[in-house]
Amino acid sequence: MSLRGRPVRVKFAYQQVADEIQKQIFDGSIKPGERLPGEHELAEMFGVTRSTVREGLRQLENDGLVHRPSPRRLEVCLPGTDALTSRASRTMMMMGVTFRDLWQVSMVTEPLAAELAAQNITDPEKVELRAIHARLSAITDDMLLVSKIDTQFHSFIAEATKNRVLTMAREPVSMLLYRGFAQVAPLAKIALPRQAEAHTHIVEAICAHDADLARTWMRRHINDFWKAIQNANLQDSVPAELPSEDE
Amino acid sequence: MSLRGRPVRVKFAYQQVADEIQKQIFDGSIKPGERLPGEHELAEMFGVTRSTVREGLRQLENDGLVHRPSPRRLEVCLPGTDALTSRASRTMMMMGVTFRDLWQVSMVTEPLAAELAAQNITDPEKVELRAIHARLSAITDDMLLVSKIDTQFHSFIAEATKNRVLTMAREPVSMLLYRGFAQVAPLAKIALPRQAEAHTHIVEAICAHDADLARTWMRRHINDFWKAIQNANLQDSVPAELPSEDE
DNA sequence: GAGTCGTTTAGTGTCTGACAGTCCGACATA
DNA sequence: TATGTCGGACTGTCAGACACTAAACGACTC
Repeated sequence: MSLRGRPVRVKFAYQQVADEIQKQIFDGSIKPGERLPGEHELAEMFGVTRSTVREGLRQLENDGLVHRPSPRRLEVCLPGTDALTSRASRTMMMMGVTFRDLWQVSMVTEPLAAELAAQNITDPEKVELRAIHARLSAITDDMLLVSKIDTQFHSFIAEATKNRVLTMAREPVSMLLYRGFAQVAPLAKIALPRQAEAHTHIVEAICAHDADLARTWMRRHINDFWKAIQNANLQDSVPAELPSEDE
Repeated sequence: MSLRGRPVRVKFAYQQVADEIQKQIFDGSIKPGERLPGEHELAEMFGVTRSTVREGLRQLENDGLVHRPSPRRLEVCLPGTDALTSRASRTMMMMGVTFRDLWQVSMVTEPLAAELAAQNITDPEKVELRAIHARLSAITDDMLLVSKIDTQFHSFIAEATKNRVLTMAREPVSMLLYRGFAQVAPLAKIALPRQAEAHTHIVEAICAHDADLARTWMRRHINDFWKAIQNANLQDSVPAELPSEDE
């Protein structure tokens, strides 16, 4: 016979506190933006010490369920994607993903993004998309800035799809590719006109709600990027940390 | 003139502790699997109190960089994807993603997975894939179990691609779709033979390293699933929490 | 020697209590 | 209305303590 033994998980006090608060956030007892009571009060409510509450809060903070604009303010907030993307890309980096891996995925997500964006973009978004494109076109020398705005360009298209799943799935990939772009950029100055052309076509196709065309051009665009990576012989290398993270 | 004021960010002690340990993990000073000194010792090393160290450790624990099999053992570990996927799917759920969103993404990720799996699957993996398929085929009544094994089936294919980016990107999506599957399953019993057929073709194509065929069948398979969702009129609804999370 | 069984002990989880620095909100002032 | 001042509340950090448990250790059997 087989004895089914589920691991008895001991519930530590700080865990219970975190779970309880989390539950109240999920079921709507506490609404996003609302302030939480002070640690002292929380401690009294849960019948534990402030230290215990603190450890629980720290966990919620890491989960992105509460936010501390200043040490004094502790407010509930729905978890954004920021924390997730940075963690995801960090994990990918540590797992040793290669540019090839990133490219293979981008090769399907980016065209999809373009396609869906063409279907769902709003008029105000069109204006902004064109603005980003214009800003990108204006740069001719600072390749690092080019890669930065380019990443922004793609992210904006993804957001225009209104598909959060796609947004979340591609964001970490995009972040890592950005680093790759920054690495190959100096070598790829020659490809700039070609990139600009692709971008123009993508923007126009999306704004014209031509999903097929948008997808096609995006596909081409990503492929170009891949060729640049290959020229730099980076296919199987791992994205590196960027030197600085200043604005 | 423009006065540039970057927000002064105070580095709290527990943050510094966490950062320092994290840095030592990243640069390889501490290797995965190794044990960390006790809290008391760490406190002495960093010149802070145990409480402070604790808060820092809690953060690393949440990040998945250290692991506590029991309260006594504190060991370094490379962050797995488990914590990320559960967090990601939770976030998606709270953002109110619909089955349509999930399907749109799966429609590109799953065929890609099949394609790459066909290229990269190893012989031992073929055996296991067939085993999962057989296990799935044997079930005829328990639709909930079907959806569970089906999820496993797809995840296994994704792992066979050896592309960690794809694995990580699709896992949360798969998790949420699983819930959807569990919801429509009772209604979709009729579609079971069709699903079995698709699975068979997918398995054979992958094992024969026929990437195109694998992609095609996977595409068809996902489309079938979408039709089931439509029949249940769930396209724009949000995946619900499953009743229980036993074994 | 390998495996089993107590015993010891180090280390965690939690608590009490405290203090300095700081931020918030309100009040007063112009 | 906008600015200066002030008290109070609250956080981050500290020191020290205690119960309880799991890991390490040694004793004991085969």
